[in-house]
Amino acid sequence: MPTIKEVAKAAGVSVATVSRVLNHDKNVSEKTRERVMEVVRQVGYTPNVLGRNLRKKTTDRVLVLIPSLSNQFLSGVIRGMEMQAKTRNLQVMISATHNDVSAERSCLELLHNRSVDGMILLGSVLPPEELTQLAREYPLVMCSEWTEGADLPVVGIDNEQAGYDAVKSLLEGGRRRIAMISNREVYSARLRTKGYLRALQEAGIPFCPEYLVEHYEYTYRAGILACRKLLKLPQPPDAIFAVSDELAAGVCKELMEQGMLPGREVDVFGFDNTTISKVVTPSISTVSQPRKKLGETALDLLANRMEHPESVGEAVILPHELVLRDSTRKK
Amino acid sequence: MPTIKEVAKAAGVSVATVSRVLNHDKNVSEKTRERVMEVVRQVGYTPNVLGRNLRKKTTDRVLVLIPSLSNQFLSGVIRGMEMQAKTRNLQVMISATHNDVSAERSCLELLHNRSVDGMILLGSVLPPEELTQLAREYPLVMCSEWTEGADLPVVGIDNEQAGYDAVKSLLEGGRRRIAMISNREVYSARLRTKGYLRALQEAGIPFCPEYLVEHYEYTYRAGILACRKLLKLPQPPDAIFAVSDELAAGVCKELMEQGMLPGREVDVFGFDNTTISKVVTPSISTVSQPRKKLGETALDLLANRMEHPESVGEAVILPHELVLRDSTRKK
DNA sequence: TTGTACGCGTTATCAC
DNA sequence: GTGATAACGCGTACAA
Repeated sequence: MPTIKEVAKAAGVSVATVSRVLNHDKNVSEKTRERVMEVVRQVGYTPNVLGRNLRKKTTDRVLVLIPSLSNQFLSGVIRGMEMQAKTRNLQVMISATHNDVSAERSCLELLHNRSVDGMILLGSVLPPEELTQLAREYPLVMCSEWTEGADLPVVGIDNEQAGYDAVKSLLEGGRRRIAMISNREVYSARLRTKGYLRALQEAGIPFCPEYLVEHYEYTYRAGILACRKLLKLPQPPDAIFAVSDELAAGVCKELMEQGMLPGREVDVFGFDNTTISKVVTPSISTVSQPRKKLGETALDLLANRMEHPESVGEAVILPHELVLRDSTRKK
Repeated sequence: MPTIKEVAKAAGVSVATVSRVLNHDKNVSEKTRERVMEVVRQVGYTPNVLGRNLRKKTTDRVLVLIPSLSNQFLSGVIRGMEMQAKTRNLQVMISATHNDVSAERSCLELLHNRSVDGMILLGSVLPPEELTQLAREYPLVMCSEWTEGADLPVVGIDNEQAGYDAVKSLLEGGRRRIAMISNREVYSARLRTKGYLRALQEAGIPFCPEYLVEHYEYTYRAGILACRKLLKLPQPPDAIFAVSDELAAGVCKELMEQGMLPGREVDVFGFDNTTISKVVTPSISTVSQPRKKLGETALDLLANRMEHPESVGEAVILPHELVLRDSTRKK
């Protein structure tokens, strides 16, 4: 493993000159530049980032914290970040927290000990005050899922409006007894629930508490269980809006298990437009978020923050879309 | 951001002593240890890893290269790695290559410039010679998917046997016209194809080239297309074995589209036991790999390599299992 | 245009 | 048990 010193000796120049060549400093003659580059190629020299980082106090590396890999939607978001990072010469790395508080904290440590220059959280299980405080000290932004009351730069969609739009579409299909599978622990889910309630109210439909089930994870299995519960009601719903496609897929499965066809007896609406919503039979209507754009924007916000640490937190809201498929009736 | 020097001054000791305390060196009196720790807590000091890394020439960080996030199966493998990494005080980070040669190369650069101590590849698009060479210079192992002819430590299952087992199970269900959707570019898929051929031969069934389609990606859409093609044959197959669950799910969808029920008219077999294989109706029989164990083993192999760089490449083969569901007839 | 010399924050090797 | 001090590899004032 050659060092800058060895390259300098071989090229007959000082380390300063080699450094200048490598950093495209204009104060170096074409002749010596070529001579140095020749040696660099010959010995296969690459600057040792450990030395460089220490000197520059920067790593040009950002970390993306993801609650769970194997999330179709978030994986698209990350691709957006990677694209944007390339144009800024930043290295994107990913760590999974599995919604574990101590795992997330130990990742955030990497900010404090300068292992990475900044971080993007695709959700968090930490309290808002802690996030606010961290964001004050380090470049930190949240993307697509964020924490209520945390004061830092965020980018996402208007979840309240998205919930409203989904329910509105069900209403337009003629459904009246609309249930929702949500999650009280997740801010975006709470907002979607708010939109659900607004749409009902606007349509003059009284809210029925039994139709709102809020203690479920975002899994296929949970969708089955929630659906089963809803169908046991004396007056079962004629439409079910779930805050994730996996949940919605579970709902569809259970409906069919009980002899009902999604889109005929009962409408089903999902969220995120992931593969599963296209794949199952019948296909599931869902809310689509602009994944790539979400990721790109998050990285831009972060880069801004890294350049101007004192800049204020901003919230960027991107547009969403409804994708209507076979699990809902057309109007 | 306090440095070791400031801590030393505040505690009235030398930086050497502070360093000793922080690194649990026994040559330090209980009294000074406590005094130093007190200051450390007070000022919230954390060692700057940039300085430490430079001095120790090590980052205690390993990188996992994943072709695509949102791979259910690989995400399980990574969890295994994370668990094992924690016991060894290693930080696991992840980067996605999207099967792009230059993206993969630029990640492997991180090995050369000492950004990370070692790397685990969950598949690669580089030629075997290049991988062999890299593994000679740096700690590098492959996991679950590996490259034919590349000489480095690997861990995976016996793909040939797995292919054989799956087809054998179809044969035992009474199927005779068994097709396979594979991929000539992927080593594990080639091995599974080999197993497919061996099972047919053993059963005395002549190989029908039209039944082997090999130019498809591992996607749902590709499964639909491949199935459509197979059903157009004058003598369509009565069973289809695909090298991924997504492919198999696409196959099922198309079968139903054409009025056939998987498990009745045509058997379908997938690979990896991912969520989709359980989720779709009917559920899909598949081959299950020991994800967590694969990840743990890969990290062990890598750690070995980091401790003994001269050690020879080894190949670890882990057992697989068949998971029989509704898409195949019981015998 | 180029070279010298220092410092980045830490650990390790000496002395004491 | 503790303290100076020299590395680690690099970038950059400053001098030439």
